[in-house]
Parts: sequence; C-alpha cells; structure tokens
Amino acid sequence: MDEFNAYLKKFPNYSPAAFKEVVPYIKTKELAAGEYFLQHGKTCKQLGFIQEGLVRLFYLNDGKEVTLCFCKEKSLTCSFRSFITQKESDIAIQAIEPTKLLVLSYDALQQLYEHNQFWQQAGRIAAEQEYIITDTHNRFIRDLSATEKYLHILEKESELLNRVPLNYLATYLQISPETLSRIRKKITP
Amino acid sequence: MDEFNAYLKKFPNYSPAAFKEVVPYIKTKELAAGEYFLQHGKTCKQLGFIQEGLVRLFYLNDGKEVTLCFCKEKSLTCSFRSFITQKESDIAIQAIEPTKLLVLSYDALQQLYEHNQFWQQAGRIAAEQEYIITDTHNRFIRDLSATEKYLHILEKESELLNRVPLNYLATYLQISPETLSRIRKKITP
DNA sequence: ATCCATAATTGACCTAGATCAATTGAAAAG
DNA sequence: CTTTTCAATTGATCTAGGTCAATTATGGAT
Repeated sequence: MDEFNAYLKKFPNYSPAAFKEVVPYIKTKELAAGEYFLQHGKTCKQLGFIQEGLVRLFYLNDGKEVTLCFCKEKSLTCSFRSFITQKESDIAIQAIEPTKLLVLSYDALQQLYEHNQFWQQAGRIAAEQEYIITDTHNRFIRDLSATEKYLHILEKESELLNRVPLNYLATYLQISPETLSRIRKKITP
Repeated sequence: MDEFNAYLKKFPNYSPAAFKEVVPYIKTKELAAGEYFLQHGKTCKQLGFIQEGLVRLFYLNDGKEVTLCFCKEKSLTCSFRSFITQKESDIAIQAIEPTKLLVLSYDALQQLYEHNQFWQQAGRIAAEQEYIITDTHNRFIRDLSATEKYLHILEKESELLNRVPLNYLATYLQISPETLSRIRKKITP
C-alpha cells in the first residue's frame, strides 16, 4: 500500500487526504505466472497497480501475438482503451511472473473524479502520460530496424532480457523469433 | 466561434458559463496553404481549433517525412506531446489548405484547469480521446498490408483523396509513393 | 497557348525480414 | 537420472515493399 501512496505523491496537489479517500475502494489480487488479469473480449473494469511481479499486454493480429508493453512493479496496468470506453478489450493482460496487485474499479474511480479535484487532475495527467508512453513505443517500433530495436533494449531496458522469454520479446519488438535469434548471434557471437 | 462552442457542448457538464470563461483567452490565426502552425524544434504553446481548412502533422525520420495525421475543420490540433510537456516538438504542423484557427495558449488552459472543474474534466477526456485516436492509427499502420491500408482510406476516409496530394497520403500510410501508385493502378485499372 | 516546376507513374532491381522445416537446448515432471 | 515439452537456434527459401532512374502528367505562372 505504501508503494501506491508513494506513486500518488508524484502528482501535483497530492495530499494525504486524497490517499485516504481511495483506500476504502482498494482491493488486492494475486496472479500466478501465466494467469490473466484481463481476458480478450472482456471489458476492463479494474485499474491495477502492480506491487510485485510483471505482466504483459498483448493482442492477436491475424493469429499472431503482438505484445504492446510489459508492466512491472510500481506501475499501473489496464487495457487503457477498454477502461476508458468500458467496451470489450481486444487486449489481454497476462502475468509473466507471480504478481500482486492493488485494484481499483472503474466505478470507484468515477466517484473519485466527481468528488475530488485532485483525482480529476491525476486522471488527466495519467492519461497524458499514457499517451506519451504509447506514442514513444510506437515510434520506436515504426522507425527503427530490427537490429536497432534490439540494441535499444540492450542499452535501455536490459532488465527485460532477464525477466521476459525471448519469444515474448520478439512479439514486443514486432519481429519474428528467428530474426531476434539471428540478431543476438551477430551481436554476441 | 459557434463551431467551437458546439464542440465544447459534447463534453459532460458543459454550461454556457464554461464557454464564456474561455472566450477572453481566444485569439484567431490564419494560415495560407503551405504555412506552418508549428515548426520542427519549436515548443507547441498553442492549442488550435480549426474553423476552416486542413493541416497535417508530420515529423522527419532519417530525412523522410512521416505524416501522423490530418486535422480538418471542427477539430483540435496541436503537437500533443510538446503541448503537454512544453518541450521542443519534433512534429511540425503545416496547412495543406488555407486555414482559419482559433487558438488558446498553454498558459490560459492551465488557468482554466485550476479554476474550473469543467475544464479539468474536459482536459482529461480530450487526453483520453487523443490516446484512442493515436492508438487506432498506430494499429492501422502496423497491422495492415499496404493494399489493406489504401482500401481502408477508400472506404472510410475517401474525403482525404480529394483534399490531400498522393505523396502526402503515402507518408501517412507509411508506404512509398511508388507503392501507392501501383496499388491504385491495380485497384482502379 | 506555352513554359516550368512539381506530382504521379512506370520499369528494373534489391533487400530486410518473414516463413517453413529441422535440429538443438534446457527445464519441469515423473 | 530420464523423459517430455516447449524455447531457442540454424539453414534454406520467399516476398512485400523499397530504392533508383527514367518518363509522363498536371496545374500555375507568363
């Protein structure tokens, strides 16, 4: 719970009262590796804050998995589009490691938005951040070659290499596992 | 001005008072075709509402133009990342047609956010919408073949074909002008 | 109308990365 | 320890779309 409080402190106009207000709405959830926080086709009714563990967000394009992001401890996770619109999600969220979450329902969050200026503002800022993160990843996927993408991971997100199997990493980089394997061979012979 | 008021009415908790509050901050701007609303490397300090005309957002990747979107009348335009962060934009905004805009400064918007719950909420919802629009476009670019992308434009955004030169359309679809030309030939022989 | 500049098309060729098909490796279950 | 299963690697081949170079349209200016 302390981690979530620390997370909230980073938003402007934070006050302990704002944290107190959310506490009664919070539940917890645990997932084993491989279990789903959200299934394809379901509506994302819960916002998750990861206390421990690692999940991935992915969808299927023409039968092939595309991993959009990995979310680790001390960050939020949800299918943002489905959560916003409260419509069915084509994105699933699956635990890669055993994962402990705090969860806040969509309805609870709307309550907070209505009654509290801090939460309304935090919602706006979180949406803006989500935009920037997604946009950054999309540019990364679009504009770099397969090798450049892998080198970027090596330099900036090398933690992933320890925590994520290579076939998932390949779907994250939008390259085939074979290509990833060949790049790795070339770079670390 | 009426169009902008109509635009605002679509947000929840709209009131004429909320519109009155923004009016004093609004300025107008006109661009000839080819002129820039925002140059590469400048910070986006203005949010634009297009009354008339059409602009495109684009950046340069390795010397090649990538068009992210076209914005037409009755919609907002800005380099969202630069506007949010108030840092330099690598995206430029250029008028394709002669364009008339209403503009609202970043500072004015922050004032509105502070003093008014409607504007804070509208800001959140606009950020959420921007996320969805961008995400939809990115999926479109990533997951479809060159031909599928063109067919989609034909069916869903055929207006673009009349208003946008084909070489810009190609950079929007992330394909070369030559490929676009060949696809068009194949489809409409 | 004629000229010019830019947009669009066409043809020939190339390449990054995908796909398909084995093979090898490594870790979990008995 | 051995078996099973799934992850990773390797080799051979294929292909969508890019690149380069040349024409051909097309719409403004003169």
